Amino acid sequence: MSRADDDALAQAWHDLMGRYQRMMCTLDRELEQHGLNASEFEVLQQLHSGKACELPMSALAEHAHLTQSALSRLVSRLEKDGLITRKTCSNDRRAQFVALTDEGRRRFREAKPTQRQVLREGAVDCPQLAPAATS
Amino acid sequence: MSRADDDALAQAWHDLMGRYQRMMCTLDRELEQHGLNASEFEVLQQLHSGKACELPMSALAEHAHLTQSALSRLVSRLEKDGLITRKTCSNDRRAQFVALTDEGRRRFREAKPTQRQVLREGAVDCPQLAPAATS
DNA sequence: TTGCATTCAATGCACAAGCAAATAATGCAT
DNA sequence: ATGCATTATTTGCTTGTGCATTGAATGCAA
Repeated sequence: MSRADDDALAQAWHDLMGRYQRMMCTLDRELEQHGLNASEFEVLQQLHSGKACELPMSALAEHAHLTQSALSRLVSRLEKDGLITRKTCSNDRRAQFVALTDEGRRRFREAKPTQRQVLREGAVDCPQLAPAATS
Repeated sequence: MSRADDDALAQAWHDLMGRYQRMMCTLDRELEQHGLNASEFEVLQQLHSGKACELPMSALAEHAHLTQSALSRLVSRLEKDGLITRKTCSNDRRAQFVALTDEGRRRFREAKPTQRQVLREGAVDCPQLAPAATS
């Protein structure tokens, strides 16, 4: 791969950084009115969409693109807010099961349209998201 | 736009988050051996590639996808590290001109192959970057 | 000139993140 | 049963970020 290709790749990465940061920032700012940030929303979404309304931390970690320590604290925050509950697994007492509370479900449903709208607006100048949006 | 499209968009965004975070994380980890993080690298790159080796903060801010305050601190860090110098503009003493030092130029050249390699490796499973990479 | 709105940058503050170490529960080998 | 490596999660610590505020320099109007 040539240096020119490398530079093009660097440019593409640079652009992606910009679009991502802008989107993430907008998302955080808009979701704030629901008392959530983008990562917290993703976790609630995972819990909400799952057939099982109850997931182990490990499953959430995989989904949230966070380190396990960041996820642990995120879950603590949501728990303190009353949006989810932690329950120690009876089979393996190291593991924790996380479940949405009614309030959590309510909050997610409330925030979802906001998130979707930000995505739609942002997707306009974000080719990375366009393909999926135009399907 | 239908709810199904919205959900597809949300999925695309979710995937993008994952790829971005992974790439960013790897980049930060690998660049650490050069005493830089991804944002700092981007700023050095901007200074290095510019014809003028001297840019106002405002120009850097535009490029770095950071808030002005984050950029201010980033520049402070690089200055403390001796990679750049700040110089008050003589025409408008509010503005600061930032320039690479020799050490900064050296450091950037040293870090660049590392960054490019991470990008190449990451681009493999990151369709967002592929188009530019295959041009 | 004086006053005032504007602009550029720096700073106080709070917070979320990563890394590394600690804690705790398991499972397995002896 | 005992010791030990492994796995799941939490916690201490440091750092980079955003937002809001402040400080400083500028330009313009009266």
